[in-house]
Amino acid sequence: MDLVAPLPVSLRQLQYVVAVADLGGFRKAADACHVSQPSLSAQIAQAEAALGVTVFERNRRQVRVSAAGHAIVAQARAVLVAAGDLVELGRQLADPFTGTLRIGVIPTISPYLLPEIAPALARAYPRLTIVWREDHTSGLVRQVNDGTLDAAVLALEADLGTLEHAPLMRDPFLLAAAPEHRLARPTRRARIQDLDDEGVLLLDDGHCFRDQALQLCARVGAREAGYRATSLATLVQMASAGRGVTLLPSIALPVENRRGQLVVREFTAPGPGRTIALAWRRGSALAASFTLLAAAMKRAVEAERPPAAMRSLHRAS
Amino acid sequence: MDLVAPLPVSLRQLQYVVAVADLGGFRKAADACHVSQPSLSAQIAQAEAALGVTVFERNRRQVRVSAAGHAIVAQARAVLVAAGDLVELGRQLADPFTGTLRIGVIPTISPYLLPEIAPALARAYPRLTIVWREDHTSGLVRQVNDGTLDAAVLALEADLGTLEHAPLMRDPFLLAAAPEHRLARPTRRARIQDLDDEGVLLLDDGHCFRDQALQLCARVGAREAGYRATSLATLVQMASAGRGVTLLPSIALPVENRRGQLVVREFTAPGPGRTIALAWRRGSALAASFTLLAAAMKRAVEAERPPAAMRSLHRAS
DNA sequence: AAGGTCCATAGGCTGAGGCTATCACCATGA
DNA sequence: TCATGGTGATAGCCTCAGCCTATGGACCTT
Repeated sequence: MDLVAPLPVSLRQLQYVVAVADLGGFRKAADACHVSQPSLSAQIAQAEAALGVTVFERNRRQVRVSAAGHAIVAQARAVLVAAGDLVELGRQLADPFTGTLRIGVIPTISPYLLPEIAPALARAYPRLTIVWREDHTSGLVRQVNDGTLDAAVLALEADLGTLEHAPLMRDPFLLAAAPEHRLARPTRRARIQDLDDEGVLLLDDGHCFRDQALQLCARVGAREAGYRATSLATLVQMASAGRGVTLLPSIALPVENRRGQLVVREFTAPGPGRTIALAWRRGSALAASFTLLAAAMKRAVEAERPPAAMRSLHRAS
Repeated sequence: MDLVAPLPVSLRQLQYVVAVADLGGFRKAADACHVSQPSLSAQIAQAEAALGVTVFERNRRQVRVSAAGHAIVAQARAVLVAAGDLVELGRQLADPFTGTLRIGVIPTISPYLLPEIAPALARAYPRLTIVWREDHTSGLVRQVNDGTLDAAVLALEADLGTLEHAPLMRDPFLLAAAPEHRLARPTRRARIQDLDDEGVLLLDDGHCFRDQALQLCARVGAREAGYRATSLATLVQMASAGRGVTLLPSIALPVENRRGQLVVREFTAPGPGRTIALAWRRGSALAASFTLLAAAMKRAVEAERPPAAMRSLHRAS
């Protein structure tokens, strides 16, 4: 706590501790850390002695994290995340927007937004490499928190925990149905009450879009129809096969309804929708960079968006 | 960010960086860290090279933190705080409630609460040493955040930033006036409106109790009377000298009004007051310990409080 | 000009932390 | 039953990171 008193553990020791906890073995951890197993053993033993806590139970045939060890490992991870941020911060300060960022995206955004913003970002920051990784909100939030990801693009309406964020765009939800469906009245805006007593097609568990749509259905008397779709493309297929009505995020339209299979209607204002945002670990040293990055993303979106959305909506009508 | 990639900086280097930034010189920092100045110079140079950032401008006669350096120093401090927490966590796990905790207290709580809870804590945790430090809320919050303090006892109504907390007790405010004062009507409860158009004696700037009382005065037509008191004791002196009416926290009564100089009246429910709490850094590894400590404090308070408060209130009436 | 202060540099020493080789243990399968 | 292949711990050696002292060069104060 006194910032000048020598600390009895080193960052490398903490890395070893976390590696053993994650990989469940000294040998595997040693390989991952590119050191010999005895070196790692020695450092672990030293860290345990310094902390006064037996982090690992080496009984029997396996290595288990002790009760007290779990707290130690968690805190060690926090230290390493902070240290990793420091290094990344240095990189950014030394040479802004160079290097690699790992950014997560949820599946109901990724295929529609990335083709637009990725090229624009590549133009804006030619020396920055972005590695995109697709996962559900809960997985992304966890990975951002433990430093596996640097940031994530997701919907603000989902539970982001304590992440910090900057909004990128509003993405209204639309009512979509096969042309034969009684709700397929392209000339008029839809109301949420129209869903009353309808069978609504929804996505699989885990998708935040499913949760939002479900909440909406709960507000009126709508029920979930048939099987759950694993993607918006499947959802569109099912809807156009007449299996029910569904909701679609606007950004998905130009891709998923490009052949106009479904009749798509906007809702009367204020209609349902989500706010797509870039989110990162609260207090991340890179907050300033992420804010700039989000601004660039927003510009890219706004340069492409409104015409595209409109065009497709009209074609569908 | 990859938790197994070797980190190019060491905790010791970060300590040196922070020490130089805090003390404004290599020599002083070296002394504080108990190393020779060349050793420290070398480590600083190495850290700067590893991070790719010139943290310190060594031109002219003085050492200045560069623009980019400020961000680096802040993040380095965050890493060291996390590492310090890890060590402290180990200590606690190895031997719960042993060692030293540094806890801050605001001046309008300290003299009244500590004499009650400090002995009780010493009994409950004989091997735990608590070092109490008195300061205003803003200073305490800053020190808790940068790791100079482990926790603080203060009023929840003040701005605690992101600190986590556990409530200890409710501390209602009371109306106090010299017996000659027109508001000195001991038999009846007071209303906030009674302060309308009164001159109310307040504490000095910086005290959160002043801010709370000021807000209260703003709700009615009360104005601040005369000079500002530097302590509740002074406030009581001024009030008993007939310089105006004042507010007092209940916990201060047994001490400050022990001779019954002032007539003290409770407010009608729901009266003004504050919630006294133990607060610590959000996400501190010691959160579990602080929760237990707060519970012990609360028990100590409740064992002493209600009878004492009542006794004195009656004596004053 | 002298002296004092600052930080940087030079060169030497020591131990922290790396390595390989090996041990002790315990499963599993021949 | 015993070899085999897995675990982590131990022993002994070696190298270099990081410490030290001594000194240099730049600047301010006296």
